[in-house]
Amino acid sequence: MDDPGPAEGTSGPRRWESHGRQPRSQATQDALLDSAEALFASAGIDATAVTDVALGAKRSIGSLYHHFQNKETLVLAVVDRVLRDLEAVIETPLKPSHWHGLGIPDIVRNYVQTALAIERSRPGYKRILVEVGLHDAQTLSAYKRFRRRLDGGLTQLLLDRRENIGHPDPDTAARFAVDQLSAMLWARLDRVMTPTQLEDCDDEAFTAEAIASVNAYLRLRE
Amino acid sequence: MDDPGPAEGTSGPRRWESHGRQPRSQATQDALLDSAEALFASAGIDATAVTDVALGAKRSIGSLYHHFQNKETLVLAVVDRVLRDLEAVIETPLKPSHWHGLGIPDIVRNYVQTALAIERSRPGYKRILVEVGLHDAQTLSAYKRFRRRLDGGLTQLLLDRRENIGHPDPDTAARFAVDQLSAMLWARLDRVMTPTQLEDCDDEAFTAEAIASVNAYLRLRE
DNA sequence: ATTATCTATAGATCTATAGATAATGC
DNA sequence: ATTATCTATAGATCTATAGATAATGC
Repeated sequence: MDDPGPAEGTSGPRRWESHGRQPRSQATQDALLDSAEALFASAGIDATAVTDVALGAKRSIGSLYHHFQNKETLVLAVVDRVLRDLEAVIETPLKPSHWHGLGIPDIVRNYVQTALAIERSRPGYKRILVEVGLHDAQTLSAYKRFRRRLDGGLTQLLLDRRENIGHPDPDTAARFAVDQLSAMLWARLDRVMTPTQLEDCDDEAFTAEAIASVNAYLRLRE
Repeated sequence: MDDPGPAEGTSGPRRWESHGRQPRSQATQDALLDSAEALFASAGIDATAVTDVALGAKRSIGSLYHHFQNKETLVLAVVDRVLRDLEAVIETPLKPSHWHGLGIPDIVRNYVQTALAIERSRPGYKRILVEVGLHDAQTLSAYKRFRRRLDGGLTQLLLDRRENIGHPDPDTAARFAVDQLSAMLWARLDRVMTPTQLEDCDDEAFTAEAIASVNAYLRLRE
C-alpha cells in the first residue's frame, strides 16, 4: 500500500514533465490541460471534479490518471503552464534596450495595454493562481517571483529615466507608482469581484487617466 | 423525503434568522459563526468540513444542523454577519456632516487608516466574500452594493470639495482617484497573494504617499 | 412540553485504481 | 512488446439525518 518510489521530481526545477512516448500522448495531455484550465478558471478548482476535466477533454478518467499522478499534479501542471507562458510574454518588453529613446509615458502605456491584452486572451488565469497559491507554497513563491520580475523590471525602466522624475525621492516614488499601476490593473481585470467606478469607461480612456496619474505623481519633466 | 416547507426566507431582506428560544441558543450560534468565520478565512470554505466548524465551536455536528439548515446556510450567515458589521463601520465616516470644515487630505487619510484597521481586526474577511461571491449571485450583489456605497460615498465627499480640484474633469478624476485608492488598499491588505514593492514600508509612510498621489493627480489647491 | 444537544451512521460525491482492450512502433 | 485508452468500481471523505439524551421554562 505504501508508495516508496524513487522520490523524483522534488529536486528538479519543474514539478511535472511529459513522459509520453507517442505523439497522441502529447495531444491528450494538451487536451486535458486545456480542459482543466478552462474549468478551473470558470468554476474553481475544488468545484471541478477530475471526471469533468476528462469529459471536457473527451478522454476517460483512466486516461487522465495515466498522464497525471493525481489531481494535485494536474493542478500544478496547469499552473506551471500558465506561469511559463506569462513569463515568456513579459520577457521582451522588460529589456531596457527595447525602450531605447522612449519615455516613461510610452512604457506605461505599453504596460497597461499588454496587461489588458493578456487577460482578454487568457480569462480567469488569475483565479487559478490565487486558488492554488493560497494552499501551495511552491506555487505562491513562483507567482511572487513572476510579480517581482514584472513590477521590479518596470520600476527599473522608470528609474533608468530618473532625470525626468521630479519627485524628491525617485526610488520610493517609482516603486509606489508601479505598485499603484499594478493594483489598478488587477482591479480592472477582475471584472467579477472588484467593482470599479470606471467599469463603463473604455480601455483607451482608462489608459489615458492611468498615464496622467503616474505623470502627476512622479512630477514628470518633459 | 421531499421538503415542501413554507418556502420562507426567500422573500425577506435577510436570508437567515435566529430562531432560538433559549439564551444558550444564541451562544451556540455565535460560537458556530465565530468558528466558521475563522476556519473559512484561514483555510477556505470548500476545504473546511462542517464537522471541523462544530469542533472549533465545541459543539456537535447535530447541534450545528439544528441551527443551520445546511452548509450553504451557515456560509451565508457568516457572510451576512461580516457585511452587516462592515456596513455599520463605514456609515458614520461617510456622512458629509462628519467632515465639515475639513479638506480632501483629511478625508483620504482617515479612509486609508480605517481600511487598514478593519483588516487588522478581521483578518481574511475578504477571502470569504470572494470565495462565496464567485458562486452566489446574491452575495456578489450584496458585496458590490457595499463597495459602491463605500467608493461612491468617498467620491461624493471629494466632489463636495470640487473647488479644490484642479483636474480639468473633476467628476471623472474623483472616481478614478477613489478607484486607485481602493485598489492600492486591497493590494496592501492582501498580504498573502499580492506582493507589493512597498511591503516593508510602514503604514504611516504608505499613507503619506497615497495622499501625495491623490493630491498630485487631482491637482489639489490649498 | 419544548428546545437544544449528542452519538452514530446513512447517503452522496469525488478521487484513484484494477484490469481489460485498443493502438503504436521497433 | 510497449504505450495509451477505456470501463467499472473500490475507497475515502464529506454532508446531512435519525433517534436518543439532556437541559430549559411555563
